[in-house]
Amino acid sequence: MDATSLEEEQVAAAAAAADNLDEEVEQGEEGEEEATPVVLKKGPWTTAEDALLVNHVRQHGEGNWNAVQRITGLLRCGKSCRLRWTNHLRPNLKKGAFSPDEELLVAQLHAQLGNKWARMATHLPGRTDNEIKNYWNTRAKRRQRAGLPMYPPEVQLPLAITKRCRYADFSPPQQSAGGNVLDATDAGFKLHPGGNKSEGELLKDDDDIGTLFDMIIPKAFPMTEPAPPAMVTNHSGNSISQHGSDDHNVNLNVDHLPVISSEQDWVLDGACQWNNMSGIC
DNA sequence: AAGCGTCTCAACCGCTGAACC
DNA sequence: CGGTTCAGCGGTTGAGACGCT
Repeated sequence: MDATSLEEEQVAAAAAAADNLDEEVEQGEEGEEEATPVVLKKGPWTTAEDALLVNHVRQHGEGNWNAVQRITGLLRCGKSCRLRWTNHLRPNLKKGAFSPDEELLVAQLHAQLGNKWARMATHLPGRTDNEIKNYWNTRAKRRQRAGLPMYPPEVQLPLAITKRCRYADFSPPQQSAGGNVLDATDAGFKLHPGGNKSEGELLKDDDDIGTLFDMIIPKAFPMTEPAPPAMVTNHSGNSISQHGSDDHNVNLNVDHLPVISSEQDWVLDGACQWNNMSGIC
């Protein structure tokens, strides 16, 4: 069902629903003390409730959610109404599985923003913060269980480089048993284990970090607004803001990210975008 | 077919910050 | 300036769906 027909159906149902609900409310109020607080409903929304809410928003616009109950008689709290509207009823919502492009964008955004689902949602038209959160948590859990890194290489590599370049002074990176080499040849960098001073000098200031991201991350997903800098946690657990913005401090602990050992784990294919292990991503 | 475990996602809860009085 | 209300955010929960044995 497309958005238009859904809306039409909702509006059509609204009138009937409103009548029914009015009756219910009246019956509920009958014989009650005036001071008795309205018992608000919880749990899944019915089509009738949806229709009422849609109708209300059409008439009064979004916002003032606490007035919805008063005006429509809908037995839901404002919070619940706002959530229902935002996540399910508002127009132009995109439902269904995330596309490969969206998956990669979510990973990229998560790497930059951390668990700022609402901010991430602003970059994914039609997707809600709740949807993104659910998507990410589900896959994160799955990947964690499978022992796979959280991020695809396009996202993970800049993070790893950033971490090793900038925070070598705080705590020298541990060289993995395999003696891994971060090879960002596409970006013109080649880093070797050890985190020595020359590595740290590769990226001297904050702008270089952003530049590195720009160089490595594909341009397929232009940001509608510049993403705030991530706050990276060093090995001691101290947070260091990359740009010093108080407004959007994002705690992004990259310590759990394993150093990329091979590209083998990240072969892109249709069924599983981030690796070659079916059913994991 | 039944039982069980896992997954998904809608909805709720608690908290925070902004706006207003 | 403190209290209250409201909107929004992120974390968590629980019911139903699904898959496996």
